[in-house]
Amino acid sequence: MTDGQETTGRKGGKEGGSGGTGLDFARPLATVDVVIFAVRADALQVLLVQRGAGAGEPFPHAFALPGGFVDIDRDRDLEACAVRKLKEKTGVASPYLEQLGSWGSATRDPRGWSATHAYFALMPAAAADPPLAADAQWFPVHGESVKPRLAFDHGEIVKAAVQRLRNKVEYTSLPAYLLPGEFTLPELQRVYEIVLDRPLEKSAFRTRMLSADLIEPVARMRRGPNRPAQLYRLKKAKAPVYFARTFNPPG
Amino acid sequence: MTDGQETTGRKGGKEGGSGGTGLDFARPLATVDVVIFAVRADALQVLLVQRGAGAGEPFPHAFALPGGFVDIDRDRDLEACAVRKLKEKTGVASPYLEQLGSWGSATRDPRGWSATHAYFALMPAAAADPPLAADAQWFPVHGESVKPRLAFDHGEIVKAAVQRLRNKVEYTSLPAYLLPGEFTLPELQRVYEIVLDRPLEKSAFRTRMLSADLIEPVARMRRGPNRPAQLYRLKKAKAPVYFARTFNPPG
DNA sequence: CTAAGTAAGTTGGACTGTACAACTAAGCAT
DNA sequence: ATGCTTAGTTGTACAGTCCAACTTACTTAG
Repeated sequence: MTDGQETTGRKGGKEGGSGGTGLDFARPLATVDVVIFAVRADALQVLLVQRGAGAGEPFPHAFALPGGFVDIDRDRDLEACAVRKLKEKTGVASPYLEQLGSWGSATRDPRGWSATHAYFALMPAAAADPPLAADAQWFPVHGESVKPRLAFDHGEIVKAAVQRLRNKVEYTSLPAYLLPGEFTLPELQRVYEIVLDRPLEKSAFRTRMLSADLIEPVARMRRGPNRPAQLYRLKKAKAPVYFARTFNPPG
Repeated sequence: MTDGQETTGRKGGKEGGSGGTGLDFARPLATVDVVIFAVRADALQVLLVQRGAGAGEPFPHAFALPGGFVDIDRDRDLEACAVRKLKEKTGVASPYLEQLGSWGSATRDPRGWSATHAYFALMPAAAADPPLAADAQWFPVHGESVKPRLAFDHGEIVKAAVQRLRNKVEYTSLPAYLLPGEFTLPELQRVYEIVLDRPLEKSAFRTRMLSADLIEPVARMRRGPNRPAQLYRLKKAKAPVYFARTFNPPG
C-alpha cells in the first residue's frame, strides 16, 4: 500500500477533508528548515533567526533555523521551498544545497503532528555578510552545536548537519563551496581544518587536491607579507569530488 | 521565520483550517515509503507492491514502494511509521533502517501537493522469504532500477536508494545486514560483490573485514562439498563500521 | 643592500594498506 | 591415491599518507 492506497485507517478530517476523494483524514504540518553554514572569523558558523512572540507562536524569542511552512501555491517542490527560505534570509542563492533529512513526530511542534524537511547549505562568508535579514544572526559551532537553546528539535537538526558536514568533508571537496570563487591552497586547507577541527598534513593535502580533477590555477597570485600563493578556482560545473580515502583518520 | 512564524502568505484553508491558531492554510499530503533490499538468488532485489484499482486511486495496478499516508494517530514519529509499513509487508522488523530522503512536489501525486519521506531497509533473504503480503513481490535490480515502471516518482526513489546503498557499501559494513546471523567471509564478500556489481580482491577483503572491529568467529564451520569455512557473526550491537578507504576504486 | 622572518611549496624516507598472483589447506568424488 | 573445488595465506609491487626537513619568494628592519 503506497501513497494512500490504504483503505483502512482513515481518520475523521480533523483539520483536513476534501470530501469524497479518499483523503479525508488529518494531515501533519509540513515545513522546511535550512542549516546554513559559513566559515567566518576562522570558525564554522550557522545562521539562526529569532522567533517572534505573536499570539499562538510557539517558542517565542527563541532562536531557530531559517524555515517555515511549505507553501503549496508558491513552492513547486521541496527544494524550491528551501531555496526560497534561504534567499529570504541571506538574499543569495547558495552554491551548495543538499537535503539533510526529515524530522517528524507528534510532539516536536506544540501545534500538532509536524514534519520538517531539513536542508543544509554552504556559502562563502562574503556572500552573506552584510545583506542579512534583521532577525538573522550568525553563531559559531562549538563541538556539534551552537550556544543558544533552539526552538523545536532544531538543536538536534543542527547536530545532524554538523556531523554530516564533518563526515563528508573527510572524503569530498565540499569545503570549496565555503570559499569565494578564487582561493589559494593554504586557504582551502584552512577551511578543511576549521570544519574538521583538526590539523591536516600540508603535503598530503596538496597532493590530493591537485591530483583530483577539481580545481585549476588561474593566472593570478594572492600577494601578502610573504611568498605569494597560487590562486585556484573550482573547475566549471564541478559536482563535489569523492576521494578514495579519508584524511588522516582520527584515532 | 521558522515553522510557522510566517505571518504573511497564509492561504485560505482549502483542506486544512483549525481556526484561530494561525494554521489555516492548505497542507501537503504526507506519506512514508520504504525501499526494502534483500539479496536473493544471487541478486540484489527490491520489494514492490501492486496498487489496487479502487475509485480515485492513482496509478491503478502499477507497482510501487511499500508505504502510505502518515497516520498521526498511530505513528508517533516518521521512523515508527516506516517500521509499521515495513512490518505490514514483510512481517519482520528490519535489522537496518535508514532515512533516505524526502521527495515533495505539486505534481508527483495527482491528488495534490504531496511529500513522501523515503526510508531504505536491509534484511536477510531468509527473513522475508515466505511471509510476504499477498500483493508484495521481489524484483531484481538491473543497473540502478527495476524493470516495471513504478507509480509516482518511485522509480527515482529506487534509483536514489540503489546509489546510496552502493556508495555506502564502498566504505561501510552495511552488507552484513543482508546476511543471516551467522555467515562466512566468502559469503560476505559475495554480498559485497553483488551489491557493487564488481569483483573484489579476496585477500584485501579478508584483511579489511578481520581488522575492523566488526565481526567475531563462532565455534562452528560451514561445511560443504569442499573445505569448510569459518562462521562469523556481527559483534553485539554493532553500528555500521566506516572504513578509511573505499574498495578497489573503480577506474 | 643585506639579514631576518614568514608563509608557500617541494622533497624523500617510513609506514600502511590494497593489487595481484601464486601458493597451501581441507574437504569431497571417483 | 588422484584430482577438483573452495577456504585461506603468503609475498612482492605499488599507491598514497605521515612526518620532517628543505628550498623558494616575498616583506620588513636595519
